[in-house]
Amino acid sequence: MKATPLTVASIVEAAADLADATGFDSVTLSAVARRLGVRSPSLYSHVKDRDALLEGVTVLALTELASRVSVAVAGRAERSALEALADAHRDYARESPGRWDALQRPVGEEAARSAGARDIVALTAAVLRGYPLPESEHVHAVRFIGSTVNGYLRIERNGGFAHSRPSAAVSWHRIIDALDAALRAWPAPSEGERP
Amino acid sequence: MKATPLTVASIVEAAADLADATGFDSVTLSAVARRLGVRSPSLYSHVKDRDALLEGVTVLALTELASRVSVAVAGRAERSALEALADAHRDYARESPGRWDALQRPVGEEAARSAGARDIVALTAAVLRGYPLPESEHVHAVRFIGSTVNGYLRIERNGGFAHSRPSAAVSWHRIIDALDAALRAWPAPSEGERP
DNA sequence: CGATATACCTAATGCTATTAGGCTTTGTCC
DNA sequence: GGACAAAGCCTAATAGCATTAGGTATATCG
Repeated sequence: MKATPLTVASIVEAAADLADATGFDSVTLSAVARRLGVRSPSLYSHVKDRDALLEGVTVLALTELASRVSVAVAGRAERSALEALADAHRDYARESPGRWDALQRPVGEEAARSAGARDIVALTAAVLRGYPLPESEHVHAVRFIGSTVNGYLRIERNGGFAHSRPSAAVSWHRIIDALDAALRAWPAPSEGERP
Repeated sequence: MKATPLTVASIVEAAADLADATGFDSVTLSAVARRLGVRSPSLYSHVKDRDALLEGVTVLALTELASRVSVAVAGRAERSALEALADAHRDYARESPGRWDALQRPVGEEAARSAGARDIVALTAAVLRGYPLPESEHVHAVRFIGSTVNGYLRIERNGGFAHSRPSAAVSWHRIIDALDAALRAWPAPSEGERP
């Protein structure tokens, strides 16, 4: 009867697909079970609880995003690499809105230690190579880029730009320009700011 | 018997307090009703549904944040104003985590049109006065600042910086420095980027 | 062939949002 | 002052959700 037996991976994938299709908040164990043609208690043999399932979607999204970023920035440097990194994030957020939302939740142990998370940080740091920043400033610059890109996409997604002109699309390039400018003009740390 | 009769304002405030105390997701009509010493169906006379209640908390948070930012940036300019604006956001996020979470949800009509939202945008634009940006670039710069500040605080809050060194506190000042640098070195729009 | 483990199932509990309709208190109009 | 009406709260009921407990069939292994 069972065409495919349930596995953690298939459950997480179904949850991610459901998130993309009907919104992250609609990812309930019931809905995922329905989609898999199974009763919800059956999922508990494979997944600890709902929170663990959502964490699984987060890890999946991190992995997928890392892969896209990796391809995007390969063979590029400086502004071109920065733009590719940002656009990879934006494309992912657009194409997989539910998976993207999974990235915007408190990170658990598993997600924090995941290869995807590590890779994204490493790839962001790699983009900095072309810029005149001392190694000691890389952490801060990575956080800066991450904050701006994520912050922008989140506000755009939440409709924060929808009620004002010009459209968010126009600002996107200006924001990347500004990031590029900030990295070129990266300020020297003052007295109390050195770690 | 009724010390204070139920009002929309008292319900929204109770919801906001509950969000700060036990997390935004724990703001259920049941819990709010309990806190008010009332049965949950009674709330429906004042509030359309749970979503409207949460939207109310968002509007409240926007109002409070606008007020704080307003006080913070008064009498300051340039980097000092920028830092005050960012710190006002950060302080609010710390002191009222639940209310702050209310700011991170899809904005409804009411929140988008609220005075608080408008004020925060206006105050952010005011910070730009000291910087050499043409008026036409202000929209983009406001979005840039908003994205970075919100993005940083969100990642910090979600624990995204918790697993790496140095602590998030150190980066915060570097991020403000970087924002300041970006505004000073604001790039001229290229061909296709002019609205 | 029988024992065991796997992988699903049904049943049950307790939480939530939400709707429908009742009761009690309070103010209002004559 | 008294009848009336409207607030403003209540109880009752439905339906969906997460989660636990325990049953059953199928396939594996000795």
